[in-house]
Amino acid sequence: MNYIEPKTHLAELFRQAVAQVAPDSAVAIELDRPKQASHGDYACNAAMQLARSLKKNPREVAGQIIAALPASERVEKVEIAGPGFINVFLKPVAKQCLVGHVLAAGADYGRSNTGRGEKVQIEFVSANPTGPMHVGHGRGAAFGASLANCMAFAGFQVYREYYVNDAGRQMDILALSTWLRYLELNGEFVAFPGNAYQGDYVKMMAEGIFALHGDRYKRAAVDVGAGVPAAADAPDDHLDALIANAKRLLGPDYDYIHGYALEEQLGDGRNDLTEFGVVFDHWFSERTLHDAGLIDRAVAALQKNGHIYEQDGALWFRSTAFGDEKDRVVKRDNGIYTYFAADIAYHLNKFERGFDKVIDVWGADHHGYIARVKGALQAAGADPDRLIVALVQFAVLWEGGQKKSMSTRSGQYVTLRELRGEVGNDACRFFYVLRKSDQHLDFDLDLAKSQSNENPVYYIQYAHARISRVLQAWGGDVRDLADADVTRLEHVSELALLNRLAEFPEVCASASREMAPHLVAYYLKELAADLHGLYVACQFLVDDEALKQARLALIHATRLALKNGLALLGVSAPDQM
RNA sequence: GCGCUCGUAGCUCAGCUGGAUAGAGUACUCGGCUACGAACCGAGUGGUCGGGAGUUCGAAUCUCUCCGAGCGCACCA
Repeated sequence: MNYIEPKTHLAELFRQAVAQVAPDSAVAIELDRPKQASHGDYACNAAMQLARSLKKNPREVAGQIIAALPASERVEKVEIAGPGFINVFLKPVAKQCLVGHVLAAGADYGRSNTGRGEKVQIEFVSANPTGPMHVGHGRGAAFGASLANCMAFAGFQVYREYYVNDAGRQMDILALSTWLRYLELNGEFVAFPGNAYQGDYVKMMAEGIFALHGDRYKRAAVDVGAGVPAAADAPDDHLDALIANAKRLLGPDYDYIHGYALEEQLGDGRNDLTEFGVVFDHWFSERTLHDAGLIDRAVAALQKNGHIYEQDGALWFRSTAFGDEKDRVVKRDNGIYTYFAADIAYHLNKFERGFDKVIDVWGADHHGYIARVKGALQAAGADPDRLIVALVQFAVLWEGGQKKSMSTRSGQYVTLRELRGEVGNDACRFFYVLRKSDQHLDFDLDLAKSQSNENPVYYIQYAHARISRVLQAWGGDVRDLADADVTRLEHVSELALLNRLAEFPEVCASASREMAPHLVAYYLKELAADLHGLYVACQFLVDDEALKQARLALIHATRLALKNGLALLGVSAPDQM
């Protein structure tokens, strides 16, 4: 028998039956998988939904629907239960034939076309290139990458992008920090500001420049500190004055320092993410927005629609007209565009590039920013509903019962690289997506590091490895398993595994639709549990040749689903551990 | 003060668009390897789904309200 997804098949049967019983009704046919096996394989609640409009008892309506249900060779029996559920029991063969389907689909098992080829851009991480990635960025990276994989698997055309904030004040602060450290190497000591970047990586960049160019960028400390207000009174003014002096004293050389620091940090982040299995189709430079005049154009578009006014020498966007609590500055009184203005231009540019849907993965602290950006898009004549913001809550690292706090500026943080080194990429990727994104994540270092049965990622990988070992011990060609007589799969553990296996495509589609890759992680734990259960209940390498083939075909199919699912999460599927 | 997110077993968390007796891991108490890897499996203990009200055949899920937690309310990015 050819495999047909039972849900699709049954939904069609019910649709025909309901059309007879209640021709005018427009209820959507819903089929659930009951939690209890005694409630059958699928349950339909249509009778209860129709009872009111038909003014009949739900159980009576259920009886009529069942009577009108077309016959199917895949259905064992149908019964009325509880307040009016219609429970459907499938014939075993309708489940067993799934095995052949999975083996034929291979790496594509679980793939769907719910995305219909829609072009989606997912922008994620987008951390300022002012220091190493830390564990906070890791969650956005793991989430974004897994979401992108899930959506691609669900039939979307996915484009992964990283927005590089290479134009703002933070980059100037990094350039200044690097230069001050460089001056120290040259014997010129300027008090290092407390609000500059403190990390050792800044010193390493300074040493790098010194090794390449000696004292070429050396300037006298007295000149660097000339006319700078005291740090204690006005730390920000102090920093800005130092930056201004640096630009003046270095002239064109400032661009070199700035560019060096940018390239170093960007390269470091790219390597880090690549090792983490997180790759992008494009790294979009904020600077190019300025250089290409796209910000001028975006602001002009707002202005043309009458949403810009001038006050106190600055240009303001009337975002209160779009639900924001306060109007926002887009161009400061010093003539420099705000980050917000660049972001408007960036998002308009995303739409101009032809994406049907644009997803931003942001840290939860940016939630207040959503209304502003959407308002600006609307004001500029774009459809704000095409922008979807996925907020990811913070990850908090725990070790030995202690919370580890972090701050980029002070240089006190656990880097993503350190975390990966300690717990490994697989456990890291898995733990990051194990919670739904709007839930705070307690990242338990001790648990992630434990190479024991307590660690869920090993539980799943072990299931995969176990299957591989059995197939190795068997020694045959897995391609021959496609011909196995799957009707021999009758054991309760085998049927349970078949049911679970059949859910995989739905899970993948849900993970994409709800932007919830954690659904895949939870599913894989259950799939692994069913496999382990079967492993203990039944022996695979038995003397009965037909039964052996059938069981091997089943676990081979299971291994494919495990591998496909783990791949969505960026976790490896080892053949031995 | 206003806004966003959250509150489920001792702990960490799932629970899909409202469905039947609310689940898993962990911890605790028992039990299972001369079979393909015990990094595994099985059984038990453990709940006023933060409190209250509403919507309906039916609510952990939707609405309102109160309590509590995190985050945000810049001419920063």
